[in-house]
Amino acid sequence: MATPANGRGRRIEPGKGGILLTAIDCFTRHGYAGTSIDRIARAAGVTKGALYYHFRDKEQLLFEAVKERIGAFESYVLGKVEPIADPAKSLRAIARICAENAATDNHRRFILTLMVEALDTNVTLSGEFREMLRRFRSFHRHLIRSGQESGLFRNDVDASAAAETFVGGILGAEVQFYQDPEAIDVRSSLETHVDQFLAWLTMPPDAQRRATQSAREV
Amino acid sequence: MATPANGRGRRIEPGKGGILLTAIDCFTRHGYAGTSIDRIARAAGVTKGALYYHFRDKEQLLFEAVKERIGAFESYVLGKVEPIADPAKSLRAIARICAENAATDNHRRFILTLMVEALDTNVTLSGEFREMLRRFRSFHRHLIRSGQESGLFRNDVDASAAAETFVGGILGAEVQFYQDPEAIDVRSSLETHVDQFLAWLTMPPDAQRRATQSAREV
DNA sequence: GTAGCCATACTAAACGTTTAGTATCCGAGG
DNA sequence: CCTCGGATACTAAACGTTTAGTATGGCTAC
Repeated sequence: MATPANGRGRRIEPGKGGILLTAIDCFTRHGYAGTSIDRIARAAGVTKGALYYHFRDKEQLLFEAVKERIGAFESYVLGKVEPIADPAKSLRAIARICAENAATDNHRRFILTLMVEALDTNVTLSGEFREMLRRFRSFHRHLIRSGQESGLFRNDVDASAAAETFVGGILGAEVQFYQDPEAIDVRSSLETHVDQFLAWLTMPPDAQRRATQSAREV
Repeated sequence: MATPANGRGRRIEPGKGGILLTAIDCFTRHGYAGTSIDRIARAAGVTKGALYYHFRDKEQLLFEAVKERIGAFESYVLGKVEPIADPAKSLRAIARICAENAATDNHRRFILTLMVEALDTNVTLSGEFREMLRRFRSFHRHLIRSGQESGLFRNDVDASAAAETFVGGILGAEVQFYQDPEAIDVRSSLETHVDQFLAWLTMPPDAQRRATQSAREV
């Protein structure tokens, strides 16, 4: 073969970029603490020294990997969703992007894994993830609010709360899929999630009260 | 002080049980790979010798911790939900249990953390988590189906798909809360999730088609 | 005294990081 | 055209520390 490949099929790209891609791959699978510098180096087809030539230490490698992934995802979503005028279609587009992303490469699993691990072990990194999630919710909030102002969505729901549940549904579907890809079809699961969410947002305001009030009392 | 306490306030219980509780605490915060045997021992107020007296190795300690947590959560949910007759109230009760659990102790964060970490690093443990999630979804599926049979819920939605989105919403709300407890009120967030879910399940079947079909085409 | 419970003291391996040295390329000077 | 000098991108080996795990000794309750 002309270009060497590592054990999991991805071609080994040389240089700093290749090391970063390999590091993302390793961090996704084994976490930060579970990934040794040696493992990354071996998987990238270089030695440890090459890593320390391009990155100050293991933590900086992690930072650059995280920033790369967050930036790539956000710019991708923005590029795909911004031209869409209909808020409902925008929401569905986001869900589809996440589903596709989860099903093919596992770039979003990288974010989830490192996010959970960083919670108590890396304050600054955890702050990065927190800001990312806040931007994500804010983006949805604006979509929902614009839908409300144009009369597409009902006005008696809080856009912030709605954004929380929508983002939560995406995250939860991903978690379930990563854990059990054979039982969970993340695409159809998220499609149902969007259906349900839009049905709730477009139903007449008085129809819900009748339905849920009965179960509300403790 | 009569009873000694570790740095984070929890009382140090002696013996195997205390070690197990401390281990759960450490694994939750630092993950499995990020937690050393010494750290657990120090936090539990013992030395490594005590750990290796009660547990064969680090992995067995992890297994027992996971089994303990899964078992405790499932039996708690079952005990609380089983006496409830109304499926809608049962669903709300489960969501409230999870919210309370996430907000007070972080026993469910332990499960989430280890679940994500075990995905590619521990096949048998990951299988344990997979079975747990399957049981959880199955439990919801039966609740939903019983609601459909009694005419409470509409019949034109797949109970399995509905269970997926409901469980997903719970998991996603938890993830967002762990990441940003100041911005996310997990209790009200899950309350909205249940409202939305029940509104969707109890709305007239033809009302949704009108609402969502417009955004469905790509 | 003996069995249960744990502390102490250790080993071998793995870890992140540093260092010294090498191969390869590239533009400038003769 | 050749070659010299330096920058770039690494390799190989070593360092000190931390890790999981073990072997052994001792105290306490029965």
